[in-house]
Amino acid sequence: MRTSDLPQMRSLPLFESMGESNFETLMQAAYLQTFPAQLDLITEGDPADFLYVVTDGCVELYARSNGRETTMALVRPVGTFILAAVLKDAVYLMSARTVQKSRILLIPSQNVRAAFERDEAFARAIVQDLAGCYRGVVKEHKDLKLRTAVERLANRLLRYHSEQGATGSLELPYDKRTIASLLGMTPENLSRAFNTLKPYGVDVDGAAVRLNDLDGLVTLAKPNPLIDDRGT
Amino acid sequence: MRTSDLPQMRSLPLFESMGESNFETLMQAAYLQTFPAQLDLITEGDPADFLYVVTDGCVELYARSNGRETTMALVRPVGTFILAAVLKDAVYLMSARTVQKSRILLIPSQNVRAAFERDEAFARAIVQDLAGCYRGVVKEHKDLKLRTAVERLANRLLRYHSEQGATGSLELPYDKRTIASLLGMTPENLSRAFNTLKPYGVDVDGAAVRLNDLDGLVTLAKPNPLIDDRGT
DNA sequence: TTCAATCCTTGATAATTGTCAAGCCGCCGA
DNA sequence: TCGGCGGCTTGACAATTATCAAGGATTGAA
Repeated sequence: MRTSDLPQMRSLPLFESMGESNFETLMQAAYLQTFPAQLDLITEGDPADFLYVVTDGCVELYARSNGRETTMALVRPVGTFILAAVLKDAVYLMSARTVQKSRILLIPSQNVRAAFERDEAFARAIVQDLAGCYRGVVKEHKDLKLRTAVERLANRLLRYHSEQGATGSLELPYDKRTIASLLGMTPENLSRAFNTLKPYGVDVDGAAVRLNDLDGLVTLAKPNPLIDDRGT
Repeated sequence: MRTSDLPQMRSLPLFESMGESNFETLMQAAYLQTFPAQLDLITEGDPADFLYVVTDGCVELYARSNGRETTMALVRPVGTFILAAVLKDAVYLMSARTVQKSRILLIPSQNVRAAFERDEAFARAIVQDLAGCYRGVVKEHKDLKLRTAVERLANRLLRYHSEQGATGSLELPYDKRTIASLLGMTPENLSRAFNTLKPYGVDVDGAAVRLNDLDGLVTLAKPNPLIDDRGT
């Protein structure tokens, strides 16, 4: 890892409050690499050798069983993944691949665990991150168990809309098939769900979506902060 | 909390390696209470005032949205719940009620956070617990997204079977409606799923289940350690 | 430009799951 | 003993979702 990259890493929430010498030790063991799009980074079932931090680009977490595959989450800067497996020294539960060209920091698991032992501020940051991840999955799980496909889509659109400044329109951040998989439905079903939302003012043109009847859409979606709000 | 209860609390994995004085401080702030069955302990959306540790009995975690309700998890001794909300000083994402008469340790959130700061061993134990919870939800989520209702039931039966000693028969640990909700289906659908499994040697009589064709059931269920194994 | 590939959409159809209503059965209290 | 209640099951039906097949649109490479 080049010394010119160090200040940028230092400013990440995970590292900003840890002791200088601990930070340096951790970074000496770490690799900062750029990967092309659609590259497989890890496979579920493998032992957790590294903690991953996405500093640029986007990574998809997915899982397989039987012949089926589903998208579990998408990680954007600055997000970590596979933290729990690293802390438990266990195997990965999810696979990961880059969506786009991405720059990723890899920190060997044992160094993460050592730094966790040694540096209290780092331990706090790790725990906050992990607790946030936990609450994220719980929300995803509630979303899937308590809502129909159309409701999940409606709420997801409202979320992207507010994340992008609530201007009345939004850009879908991923391929439609990825969004379908993330929402737990087939691409065909996503198309039909968009059609179902047309009477509620949802106009789709490629990745561009206009929301012409926010009140109507909200009435249908019944957004719930305990499912839809991130970061709480 | 009575001093006669202290040694038992001390032996819980969460507390056994923490410093003596930190443990005493924590316990002085805590309450050990017995609650009757079907009592609501917490409601989603409320601020996380306490960390809960189930020492006897059983607690159901559930969530509501719109008019719907679903069981998220069941916590048996010795399990904690609502740890992430406590660490983040956030609101609960799930409600909780006792299933049976239960003895529960309540520790005020701020004391948990203080002990986390002060006691490194406690911090480690907390993180292991939290990481375990995280991996548990990820597995539940994979279960729901990658399997049909019948497959989920088949795998759950295999899990209970092996947890109970793999004797060829098992006892359902909860009401069928609770199991249905946990598995993400209606009680009616659970009944039908049991019927679908009859040709695979699954005989049900109340809460008693016999598995007369383990190989056949396994072939249907295709159990996956990355979904079904607890504790890894 | 043209071809092939990919992504998305649509239609027809099937499978899965949920809803509603009714009935059975065991359990508990009067 | 007798109701009555709750939990579970079943049947009929409806809604939701998936599957399969085909076709349109876009993109990128030859």
